[in-house]
Amino acid sequence: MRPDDISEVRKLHLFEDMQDSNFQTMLNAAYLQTFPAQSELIREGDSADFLYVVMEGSIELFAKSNGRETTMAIVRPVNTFILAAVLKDAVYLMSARTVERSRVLMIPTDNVRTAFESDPDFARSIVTELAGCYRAVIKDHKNLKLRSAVERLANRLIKYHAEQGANGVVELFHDKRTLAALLGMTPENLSRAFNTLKPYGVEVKGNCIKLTDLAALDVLAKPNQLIDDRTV
Amino acid sequence: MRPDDISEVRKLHLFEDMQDSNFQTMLNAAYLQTFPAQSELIREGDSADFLYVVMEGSIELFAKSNGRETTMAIVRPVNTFILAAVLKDAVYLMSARTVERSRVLMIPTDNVRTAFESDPDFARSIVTELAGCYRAVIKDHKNLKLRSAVERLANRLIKYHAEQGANGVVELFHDKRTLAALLGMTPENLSRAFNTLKPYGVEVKGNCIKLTDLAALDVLAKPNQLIDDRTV
DNA sequence: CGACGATTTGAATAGGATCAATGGGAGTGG
DNA sequence: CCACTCCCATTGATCCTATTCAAATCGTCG
Repeated sequence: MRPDDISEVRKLHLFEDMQDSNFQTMLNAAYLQTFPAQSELIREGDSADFLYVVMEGSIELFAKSNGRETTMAIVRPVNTFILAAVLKDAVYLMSARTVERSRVLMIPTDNVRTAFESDPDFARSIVTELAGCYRAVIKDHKNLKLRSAVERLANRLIKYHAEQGANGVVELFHDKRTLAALLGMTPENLSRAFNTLKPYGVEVKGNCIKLTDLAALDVLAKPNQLIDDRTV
Repeated sequence: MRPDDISEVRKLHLFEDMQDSNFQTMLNAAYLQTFPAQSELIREGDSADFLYVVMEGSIELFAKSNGRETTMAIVRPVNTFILAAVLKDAVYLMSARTVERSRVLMIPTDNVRTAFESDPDFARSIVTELAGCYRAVIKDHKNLKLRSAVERLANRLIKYHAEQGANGVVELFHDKRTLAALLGMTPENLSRAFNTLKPYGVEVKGNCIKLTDLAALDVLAKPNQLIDDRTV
């Protein structure tokens, strides 16, 4: 890894409390690699060889069973994925592929575990990160079980809108079919859900969406801190 | 807490690697309490004051939003719940109530966090536990998104059957309405799903279920290690 | 321009939810 | 011990949401 890359990685929350020597040791055998769009990085069922950190781009976590496939999450910078598998030294429960060209840090499982053992500050960071991931999935699960498809879409739009500066425009950074899978519906149904939201000020043009009546959308979506707020 | 109780708690995976002094300190202000059925222990949105450990009985974790309610999980001995909220010092994302009369260990959040800081072995146990919880929710999420209601029921029966000794009989330790919510369906639909499974050797009598054709049930359910196997 | 993939639209279907009514224990009180 | 009650579970009928299959449209890229 280049010195520039190393200092960039160093700044991540997960690593910033770590002691220098431990950090150096851990990154010793790590890769920082750029993958083109649609590269498969890991496959569910494989044993966890690396912890992954998304530096740039976006990664789709997905899973299959019995011929069906669904998107579990989209991971954006700067976040880790499949941390739990690494810590338990188990197989991955999800596959991962790049959505777009992405830069990814790969840290060998053994190095992460060793660093965890020898660096209490890192251990605390790991736990915070892992607990955050856990709570994110719980929220996803609540979202899926407690809301209809249209409500899920509305809330997702509101969330993206807030994340992207709340200026009335939302840009989707993945195709609609991926968004559909992420929200637990078919592409056709997503298209119809967008139509349903039209009277609530949702104007779709390609992957750019204008929200012209946030108040109305809010009434429909009924956002809930304990589902939608990622900082909680 | 009584000495008997303390030694019982001591044997739990989560605590067995802990140093004695740390264990004593942590349990200093802990309660071991028995609750009657249908007692609400925690409410989503409240701040995490205690880590809970189910010693006997069973606990339902549930969540509400916008007038709807769903069961997130049933926690059985010996397992913890809402560990992530405790570690992040955040609010609970789920509510909890006893399904039946239950004995529950309650450890104040501060004590858990202090013990985590001062005892590396405990820290490792915590991480293993938390990672296990995370993976359990991921599996639930895959289960919900990748399977139909009937398939979810079939797989749940197979899982319970294996857990309960695989002798052809399964006993449900909660009402069917709770099972329905757990599987993400209505009670009516659960009832119909049981009927659908009748040709596959599923005979329901109250909360006792006979499985007379496991091979056929397996073909329908297509169990998947990466969803159904809790040890993976 | 043409081709391909992604999205949208339409029609039919299936899966699940809702509403309403009935059956069936478990527990209570006479 | 029996009748009553209450709650849970089941069944039936209907409605609604979402999926499926098919076709048309849009956009992008060569």
